[in-house]
Amino acid sequence: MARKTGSHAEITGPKVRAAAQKLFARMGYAAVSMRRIAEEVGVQAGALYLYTPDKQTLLYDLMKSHMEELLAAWAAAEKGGDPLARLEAFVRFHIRFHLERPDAVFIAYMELRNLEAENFARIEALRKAYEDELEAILADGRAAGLFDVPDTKLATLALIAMLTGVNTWYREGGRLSRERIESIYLDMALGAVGAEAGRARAMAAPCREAE
Amino acid sequence: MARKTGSHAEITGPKVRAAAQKLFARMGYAAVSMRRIAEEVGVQAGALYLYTPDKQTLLYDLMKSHMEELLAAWAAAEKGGDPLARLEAFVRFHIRFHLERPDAVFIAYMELRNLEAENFARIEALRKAYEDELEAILADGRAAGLFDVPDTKLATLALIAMLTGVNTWYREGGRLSRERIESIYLDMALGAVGAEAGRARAMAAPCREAE
DNA sequence: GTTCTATATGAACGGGCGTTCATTTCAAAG
DNA sequence: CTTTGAAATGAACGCCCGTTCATATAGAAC
Repeated sequence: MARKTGSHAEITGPKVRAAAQKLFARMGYAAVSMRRIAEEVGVQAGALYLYTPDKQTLLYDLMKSHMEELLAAWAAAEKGGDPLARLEAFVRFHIRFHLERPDAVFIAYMELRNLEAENFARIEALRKAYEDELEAILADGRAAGLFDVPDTKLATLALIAMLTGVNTWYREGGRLSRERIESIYLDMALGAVGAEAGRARAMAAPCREAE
Repeated sequence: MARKTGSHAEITGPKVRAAAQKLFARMGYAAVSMRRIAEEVGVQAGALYLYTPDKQTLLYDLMKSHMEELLAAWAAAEKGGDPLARLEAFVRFHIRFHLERPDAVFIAYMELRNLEAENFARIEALRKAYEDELEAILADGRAAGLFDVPDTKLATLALIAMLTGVNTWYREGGRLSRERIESIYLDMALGAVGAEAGRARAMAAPCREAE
């Protein structure tokens, strides 16, 4: 019926999703009408219902895909190593992944309250799973005496908030390269969890004066 | 005509603002109708226009008041002292101030895109002014050799994102007291900017093994 | 007791909303 | 060719939107 890469095909599922993602990110779910999405696709409003059962599902699918991609990408990227190396990998991965899909990230953070209850619960579970990945690294690092974190849950949330914050100000072609941004945030993240050995600082003197 | 603490008075300006703030925070500006706000106040929709020229102004006033209160409160709270003491004051102030007004904070972060262009610019200017307060502390601290921040602007945005993140998970009566949360975040903030002397860690050994 | 005025009502305005559906279109299969 | 059936239209559904305005209400001032 729908959903197949059909014969007539050109305007198919992916197009509707792409249009919805772009518009939801720019104007917000509640402020975007199905007619506006249809216009973006180049179609009349009724035709959208060949590709999605309703507007809510459109939002939910975007958020679900994003979170699943995030988890899959991290699972694929994760390298072994000590907690410090894993933390570095996580920080760089998180920033890179999020900077590559600003629209999806924006929607995932801003439109949670427009999800119906069950959909909200499902997305939250995925988010929790991602947070758990970082928390495990921090817990391992603390157990190994590498990190100084009084509360791994708090540190997890603090780090993720800090890292995701990059998306609010980063603009393509800005003053700093992504690589440079990653490195600066990595240093801050390491400092925040007390992983001082990991910081590449030219700090000889402060050692004795500390305390 | 309106706006005066009139005789009949009970349902006046502040009530409309309070109702709008509560509803905007819970459901989002675009998803809240004037009729819903009126219902919250206990009045018919038309009566709202005695207290606000339109819905947009209602949103703008809420955000403007919030940002002005924030700046005023910080100006009143700021104590002199070295950059380290000022950073501690800022961190504690920020968390405390934001945890005390979750609805206003939520609106200030989520509804920016629903502001008309000029209103958006005015709010952004206020936000910038607040960020500048923190950046000045970081710049002074770096100049004094107390902080290790390669880029004060980035560090400012990273810290504010981290601190404001508390609002996304804090719930009244949770596992940790506000004071404890403040202290943990303070330690992370100090670590992030390389203000190691400020951390109350029992760390003697790592000094030599660093690098 | 009359006037005044701030406060509120409730109907109405034009318009947009999400969604449905009978109908049309048209490339491919027979 | 004819038939098929997925793809798309466009009109229609009932409903809610922000805002306006003529009208009503009722306490304060005189």
